[in-house]
Amino acid sequence: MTNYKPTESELEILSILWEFGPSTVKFVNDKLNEKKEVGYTTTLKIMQIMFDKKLISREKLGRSHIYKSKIKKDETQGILLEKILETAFSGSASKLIMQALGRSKTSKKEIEEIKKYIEKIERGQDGAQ
Amino acid sequence: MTNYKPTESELEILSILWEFGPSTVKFVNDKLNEKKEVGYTTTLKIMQIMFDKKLISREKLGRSHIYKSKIKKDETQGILLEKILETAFSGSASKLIMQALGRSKTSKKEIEEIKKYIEKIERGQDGAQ
DNA sequence: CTTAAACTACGAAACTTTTCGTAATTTGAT
DNA sequence: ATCAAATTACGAAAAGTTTCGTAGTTTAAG
Repeated sequence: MTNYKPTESELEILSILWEFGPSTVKFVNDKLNEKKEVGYTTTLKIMQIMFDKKLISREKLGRSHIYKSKIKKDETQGILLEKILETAFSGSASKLIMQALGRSKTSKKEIEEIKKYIEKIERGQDGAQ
Repeated sequence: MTNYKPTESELEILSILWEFGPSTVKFVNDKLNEKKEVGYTTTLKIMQIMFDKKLISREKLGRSHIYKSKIKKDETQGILLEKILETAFSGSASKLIMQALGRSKTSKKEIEEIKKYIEKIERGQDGAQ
């Protein structure tokens, strides 16, 4: 189950759980609806499927369930990046990174963070070759 | 039609067209089969669908067609990154970049490229390429 | 000109994911 | 204890994507 790539809808739900922590279906559905219209039972159904797939766990509270992500944000991000890296960037991380740098309005602060991170990599164990 | 996010299969085909230039179905199918088994008519069908969607154009040569991507690699990469950025990285490009740097065995040469690119951005004009 | 091989066209099945309606259940409030 | 509102359960339709078989067309080669 590690290495599972969530579907689009699943990912949207996971994002909310990652950002806001354990939540009810109602809360998740409200959040989703800030971006686009989604029916309540649609969200419920997908969360039930995710529960069956063990992507999320739940706990009963009052008459509702509180759902919680069982998979880690970092791992999932990694899986998604890996996938996109292979299929769209022929495995070249630098191309991906430059695309990301180029197209986003990355703030100076963010760029500083990235530079620091690179320095850290260069000092420590460096990459292949 | 700009901002179209290709399906998984479509993307695999586009990658081949981007890498090798205009190609026949046979060529594309052979390339695909280097990674996983795919039937010839499956590839054909998907390319026909892509043609209908105007993702690719074609030209008759002998008894076959030569297909060519109509959408740009950079743009498509951008669309895919944008999507993943929104859904998995809550819009933070720096987080995405650090994840990418962190998890890949990025070579020194690649890191140098990235550093140069960052310096270029810092000097002034951002915007890609 | 004939024909076998190479290709294309295309419907339909098989899957996967999302959406939705309806019924059943639970519980907080009276 | 009752019941309306909140919530869950779940089947099935709808939508999207991939796979495949078969039939039809085209053309290179004799």
